[in-house]
Amino acid sequence: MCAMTSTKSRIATELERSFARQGFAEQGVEALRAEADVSLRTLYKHFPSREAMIIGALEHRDRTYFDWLAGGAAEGVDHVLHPLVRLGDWLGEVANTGCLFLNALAEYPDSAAIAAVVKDHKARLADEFRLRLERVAPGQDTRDLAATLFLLHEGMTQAARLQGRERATEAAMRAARAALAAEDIR
Amino acid sequence: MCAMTSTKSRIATELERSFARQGFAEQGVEALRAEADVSLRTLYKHFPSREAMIIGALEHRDRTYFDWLAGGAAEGVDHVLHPLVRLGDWLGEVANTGCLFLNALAEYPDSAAIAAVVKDHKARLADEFRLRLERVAPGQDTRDLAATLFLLHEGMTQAARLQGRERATEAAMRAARAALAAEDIR
DNA sequence: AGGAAAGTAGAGTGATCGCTCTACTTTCTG
DNA sequence: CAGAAAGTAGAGCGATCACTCTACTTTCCT
Repeated sequence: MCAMTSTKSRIATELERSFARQGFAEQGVEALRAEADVSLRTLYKHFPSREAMIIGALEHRDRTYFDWLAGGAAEGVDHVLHPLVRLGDWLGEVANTGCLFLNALAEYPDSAAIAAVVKDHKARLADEFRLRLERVAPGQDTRDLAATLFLLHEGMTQAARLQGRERATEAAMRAARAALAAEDIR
Repeated sequence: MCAMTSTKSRIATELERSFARQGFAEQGVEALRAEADVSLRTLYKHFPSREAMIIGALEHRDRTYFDWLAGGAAEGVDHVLHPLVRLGDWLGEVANTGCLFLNALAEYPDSAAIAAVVKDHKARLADEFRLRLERVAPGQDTRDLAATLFLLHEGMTQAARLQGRERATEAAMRAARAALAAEDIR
């Protein structure tokens, strides 16, 4: 049972990496199988369809990314800005092909299962900014600020592909600081 | 000759709409043919491969979008913010499935031809902000601000899919105004 | 030790894919 | 009006796809 769990998790890791590197469209099941280095039967045992493989990869990235965001720590305003800093580091670590969730949503707009995973992930991500703002400015209405920070997070992911990680990170940080300053959070 | 051009353009319009609505992966050539309401032979005459159809759709959207951005007018700071306003209106007009260019880039990361079209489009879009800033604040170094506005443009497109058009537009406008104010452009 | 569970290798299947081709009709132009 | 150019309809082709199945081996847990 323990072996089963670890095998599934290991396959999910490879699925996530494969999809992140090569996109969803260009990857057939056989290519995914080879990347995960398992038999076709085992692959289908854990992920009974190609769509399940996509969802498995997304769920794995969901865990990976929130774990990553939780790393490190900062105080004061930097506590709010920290997710953007962590995103900047993340973009340096992994192959940057944009947001895996939005890419999946774009490719399979008719899949309710995929849409649900994406919406859930993004909702919790937006909430992350709410929680951090609430800690730094308790009681204050920070909904607009949270929406802005979330938008900067999404924009930074995409802009990094087009203008480079450093440039995008700096732009997002500057905009975030300006938005916080405008609301007297410093 | 005139008929040929208009047929090709009409097909490109339908290709763009199809890809925008259903994504790239779920659309086979036969589905595209049906949408454009032409024979398979004619479709392949104008776009000799599926990749050419994708590129044709992107080029068509490139023209459509820049034409759209050129619409309307504003003065002072609003001249700089205008593309974001126009994007907000655009997102209300078309089916919002994110940025067609970034979606294509995500699905076909190995296609140099697609990557070239995307990079070119985004470079000219980034330049649009530079030009507008140059007009409002002549001589000033506005590279950082342009990068920020471009990032907000990209973020707004994505965030609109997840949090709604109005919310995303307002967040982007607030952030843009704060960034401009921080650089004393008003 | 022994049986269940989980793994491997890889051939096979029907469906679908991108694309070509034949045969014919319509539309524009000199 | 004649010929070229551009269109339609749709069968057919080889390749590839997602997925299944058979036959066998290894690993884990009493």
